[in-house]
Amino acid sequence: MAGVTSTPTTGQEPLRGYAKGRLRREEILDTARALFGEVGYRSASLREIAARCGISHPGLLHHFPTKEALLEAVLVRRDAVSEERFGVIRARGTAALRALVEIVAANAAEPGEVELYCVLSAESTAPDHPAHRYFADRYTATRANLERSLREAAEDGDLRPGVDPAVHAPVVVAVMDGLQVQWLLDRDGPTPTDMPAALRAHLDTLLTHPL
Amino acid sequence: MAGVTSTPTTGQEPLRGYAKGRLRREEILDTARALFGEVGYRSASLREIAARCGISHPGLLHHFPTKEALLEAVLVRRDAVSEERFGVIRARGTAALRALVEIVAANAAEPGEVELYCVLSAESTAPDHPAHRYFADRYTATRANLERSLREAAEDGDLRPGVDPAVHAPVVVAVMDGLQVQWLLDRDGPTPTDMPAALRAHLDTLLTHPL
DNA sequence: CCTACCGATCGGTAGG
DNA sequence: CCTACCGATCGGTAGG
Repeated sequence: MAGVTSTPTTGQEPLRGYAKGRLRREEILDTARALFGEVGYRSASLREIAARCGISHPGLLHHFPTKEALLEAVLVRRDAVSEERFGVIRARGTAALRALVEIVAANAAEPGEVELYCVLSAESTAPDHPAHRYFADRYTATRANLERSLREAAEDGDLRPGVDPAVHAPVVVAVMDGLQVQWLLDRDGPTPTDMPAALRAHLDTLLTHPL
Repeated sequence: MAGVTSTPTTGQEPLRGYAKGRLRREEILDTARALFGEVGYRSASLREIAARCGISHPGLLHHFPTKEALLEAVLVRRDAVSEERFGVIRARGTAALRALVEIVAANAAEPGEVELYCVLSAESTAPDHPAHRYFADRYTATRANLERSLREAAEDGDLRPGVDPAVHAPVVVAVMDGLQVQWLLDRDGPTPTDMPAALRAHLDTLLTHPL
């Protein structure tokens, strides 16, 4: 009879072969991202991640051969998701800056993303950290993107005179990073840091007219 | 005869009693601060700190009963040193902002201080971290100080119209924090982040005339 | 300050 | 995917 098999089901037919493996990998990546964000890469244990997924830690190592491989997969997927979500926006000048504020507003709704980035970037300042290169390269790229947006704003006459894109691009990046630390520390308090509002106020000081 | 005792000396007479203990404590605090800055509190081991001091780890625990007590002592001393070095400056308005730029310039010469602050503040965003309260309180106080300086600048007519001290105080704090991350990541590269220059440029965008 | 030890936990492997 | 295990390391204690 249909539904009667030699192995019990839990309301859903078990996924076969690759599909099941892919789902499990996704579950592990989600869980690893969360724990890396909570306690950092070094202090996170494979056993804890595995337990949260309901498997043993050698079971986890079947999907990702080493802890470093797991970290790399988390970072790669982070980039893939960001690219998919925001890469479409190829806005120019102040429009790109407006998009930036929206990204920050979206991040405030997803603390896991902010925790991961904030905790790992600080941890990875150690030269021998496995994510050191990743973050060093990423900051270089982010600064370059922002410098371009500021230059375009200057061309459009939207930048206040005396504002040097090369000098202020790192400052804008710093504002975003620094606000995240403050928000993570006081987000459960009475007056959490308003990240998008603060970033917008900062950008407005660079522009000839408000965003 | 003078100099001939039952215990050998190493060119210096061994310190007696409290003096020796105080020196050892200072050495442990210096070493702990360095390792906490390198790998964070959680990943730093008492054995590694003790080894760098040339003692066993139970020897270290004789001076600081637990790992948390060691962390607290490191943070307390950090505050004491900061207070001693900069607490004297009770400058007003733009003079306080100028002092801030000088503090950042001094920090760039002492990477250990920056590492400790940067790594521990990110690690302590976890609600159950032993330094969580410390950093949450410290950010609140820093923001309040900066807001006051900005308000004074406004009273003196040095603040650009439309710049709200309550909004921009957290932004200035964010700039200092964020620049530290970037500097720690690229300080050994070809073009390290110029923290004091960037901070000064940022402050100048808030003021009616350059610092 | 030491040696010696405790139970717990770590990343990774063996073998199935 | 599992159990069982490896050597290494953790914070802290016992006892001196």
